[in-house]
Amino acid sequence: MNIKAQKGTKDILPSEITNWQFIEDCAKKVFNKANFKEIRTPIFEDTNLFERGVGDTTDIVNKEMYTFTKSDRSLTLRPENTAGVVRAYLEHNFFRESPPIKFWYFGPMFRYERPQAGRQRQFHQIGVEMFGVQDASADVECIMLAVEFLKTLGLNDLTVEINSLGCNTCRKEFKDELKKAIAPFKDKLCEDCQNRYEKNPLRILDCKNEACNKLFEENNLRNKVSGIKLCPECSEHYNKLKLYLDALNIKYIENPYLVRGLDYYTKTVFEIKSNNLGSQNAVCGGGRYDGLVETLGGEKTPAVGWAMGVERLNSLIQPIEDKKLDYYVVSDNQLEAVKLTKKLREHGLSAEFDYNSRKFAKQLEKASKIAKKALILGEEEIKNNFITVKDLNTFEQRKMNLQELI
RNA sequence: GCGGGCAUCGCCAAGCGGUUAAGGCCUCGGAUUGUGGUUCCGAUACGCGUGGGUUCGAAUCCCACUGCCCGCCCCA
Repeated sequence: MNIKAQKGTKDILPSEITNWQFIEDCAKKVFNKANFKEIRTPIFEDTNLFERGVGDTTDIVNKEMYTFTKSDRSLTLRPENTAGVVRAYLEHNFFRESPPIKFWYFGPMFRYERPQAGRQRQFHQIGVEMFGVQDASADVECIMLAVEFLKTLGLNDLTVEINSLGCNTCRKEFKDELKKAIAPFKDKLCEDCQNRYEKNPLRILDCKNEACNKLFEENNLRNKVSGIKLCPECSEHYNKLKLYLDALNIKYIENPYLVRGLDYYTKTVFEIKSNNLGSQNAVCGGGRYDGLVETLGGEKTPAVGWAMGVERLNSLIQPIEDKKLDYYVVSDNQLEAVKLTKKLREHGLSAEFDYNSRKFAKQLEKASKIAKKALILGEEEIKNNFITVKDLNTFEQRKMNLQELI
């Protein structure tokens, strides 16, 4: 048998689990302070949820989903979690509660893509979703929370990029304008862009194809359509966001070409990028999605959220060393060693003993690697009812009784 | 889906056609029969991703396959 972990999947080993726990602990701490509640939704959902929620023009839905059929149901391993959280929000009538409703989550996501640095087929996201607030204060709350979380993780060298995609009305106008501007050289664009032209012209601006970008330049596209012309309401929303960010001293770059690949975004979109990752440099991406709840069958509900890639976060933080045990019991009397170990653990101390009752030199060698202190329990100690405590850093040794120890 | 790179012990790694495939780390045992940071000794690949081929002879050359990594696309 030679079965290996599947392409794009990874075992998270004991040696790296401390980092993961650290990230999760920070998330818990930061999000609780802001009154976000943790939610855990299923790992697979009805395929329709993602087709409608994420959008059938997106790459995620078109070519990256793990979809299978069971009992005539089409099911899909979640490629992201916003749609799932919205589904749960509706299914459990959270809209009946007084807004805002604020969730956070942490869990594995699945996308069938070619793995590379910072990208796996099974990866983990931490995210937040916030429902019921129309004001830009919610956008700010989310961005602020992301920045605070990253700071708690010890990550500072990051750039926040923002943009506004407008609402459906101003976006429609922009799309038309964009299509008109592109029409003359449309046929020369890459295949992807030709498809985007009809389905989702906004994404053309985001094209990484050199030939396309050259065409944009030749035709002066970026001057002709400098960005979405926001309607007064969207414009005010965006300005308010910037005002808040300035007031909070959160530095950001306005990137008019930040479009994002999921269909549900409206108004605010943002990304947080690092210079210390490979080419997959976004650690956080999110925005407002005022239309999604309605798309999935609820009342029109304003909402904002973001997600972070945990593997990418992890690659930015220093490896954290395993904590050492409080005690390692060194003894040639296994019975006494187990009994002592049990007592220590009952008192909340971490401890282990030598299962093979090897010679003291070996036991101490092991002890010095995995524990802070060794408890020596030899013939003499047992006879006279004391324990020799040895500090494995300083080599200091002294006699103690059990009561002093625990 | 399209490019590029790499595959030798648990880990790092030498080897570039010719006897028994260096070395380091880790692990285990011993010197030290009840005391670990140093030192010394010993053990651990009949095997060089898999399958073919070339050759008197291949880890070393050729072909195919597989796996991993990196990049494009897209995204976290």
